[in-house]
Amino acid sequence: MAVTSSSTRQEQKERTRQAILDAALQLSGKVGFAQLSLRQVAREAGIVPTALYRHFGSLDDVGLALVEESFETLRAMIRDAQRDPDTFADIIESSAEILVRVVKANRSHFGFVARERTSGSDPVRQAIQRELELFISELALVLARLPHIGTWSSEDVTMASGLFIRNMVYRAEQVVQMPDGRPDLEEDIKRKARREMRLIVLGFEKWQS
Amino acid sequence: MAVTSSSTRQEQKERTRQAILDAALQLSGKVGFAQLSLRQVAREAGIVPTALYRHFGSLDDVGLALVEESFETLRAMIRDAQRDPDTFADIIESSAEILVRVVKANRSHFGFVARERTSGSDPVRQAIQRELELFISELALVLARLPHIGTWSSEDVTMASGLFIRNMVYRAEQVVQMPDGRPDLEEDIKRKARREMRLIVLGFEKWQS
DNA sequence: TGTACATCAGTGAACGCGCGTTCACTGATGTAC
DNA sequence: TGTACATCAGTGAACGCGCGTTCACTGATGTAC
Repeated sequence: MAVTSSSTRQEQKERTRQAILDAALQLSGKVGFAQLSLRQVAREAGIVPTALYRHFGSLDDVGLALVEESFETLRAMIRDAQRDPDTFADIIESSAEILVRVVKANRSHFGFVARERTSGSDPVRQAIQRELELFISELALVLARLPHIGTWSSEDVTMASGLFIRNMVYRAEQVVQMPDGRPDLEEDIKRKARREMRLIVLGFEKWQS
Repeated sequence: MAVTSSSTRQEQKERTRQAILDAALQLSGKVGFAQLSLRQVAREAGIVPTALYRHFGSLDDVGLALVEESFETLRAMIRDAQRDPDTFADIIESSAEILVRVVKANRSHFGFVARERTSGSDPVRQAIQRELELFISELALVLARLPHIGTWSSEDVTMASGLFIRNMVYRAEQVVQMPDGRPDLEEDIKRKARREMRLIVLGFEKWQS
């Protein structure tokens, strides 16, 4: 056995599984998930290549697990953002803050989603696109509860949600690529994100009046 | 010699170079450029692996050449779109048409840019991001000539241009992924693109009034 | 026009390497009594 | 509590394969005279 700490078999297995996910996530930050090899991931996780098969049927399955893990993070963010969003202005002010904070704290997950969204292996890419659509629908539900927006058609609300989220994904990509210790860049991204959201909101207000 | 048609050496060399680019572009549509091997590309191009070195120093150089080729296509599109855009409404109407038409006619180039933008090898990704920024600036120049927008700050115009182009890139991704012979999907994408552009324009109109 | 030589795009053998996957195994953890 | 057996996460050797790159080569095209 590689590790012989005092723990149940189940606990140890779960720990190895997580080590594989962490290793794949970290390595894919440098080179893109689709270019990883099973042996690289195993090496980084501290196990022998064949042991990976005890946890995942293939590297693609590791990728799919990472998609789930990443969207858990995103969903936590949306829950955070909707804590008390009574007006668009509130949403904008808090969203920009939350976006930068959460993305910074979960760079790898956001980077993974942004990168593999267009380029991952087929199953991984499809899983991400499905999750993103779902995510847009969820935000649309939150938006629909706002006073001003309550009478819109659901297609309109979904369009609004989509514009917000796609712009968010774009700015998140920038935060992910941001070098450390550059609060000026961070402020710049926040400012731009706020301006863009404000402009989109202006469009909303005129949309059906 | 692989090919012995009646032509000068220079012509034949150029033809092989283009065959390599075409092969790489076509193959990368299925699997992502970063996952291609030099041998695959050479095989598809109808030459022996080593012959590729007569034209490119590495596969990355092939990728960079494809970036240039692709942005040539995009620039042709913008020239087309700006033929006589006197108002925002004109832009929107013609843009949606041009977008779908040009993207359909150049699927591989758009797919390449969309895919490799976030995921290509480092030099390829950076080249694409640089070209996209340039492209946004170019569109900003076109927009700045419109009557209504003439007095905006250049940062505002660039924001407008960025929102348009990023939304365009997103919808272009969808056109690229569209299965053949589905005019209904095509109409739907056009309609959504038009709605989104219209909404952004509404924001513009209110932005500084 | 004809000849002798230079150029150079494309060839094909060879190399060492990391890959995914198979298989029989080991030995600590878990369970039945 | 102690013993005997079952389970199964992780091991390590082995396989055939496609990879990027090197190298000396071939022979058609190009050029000098």
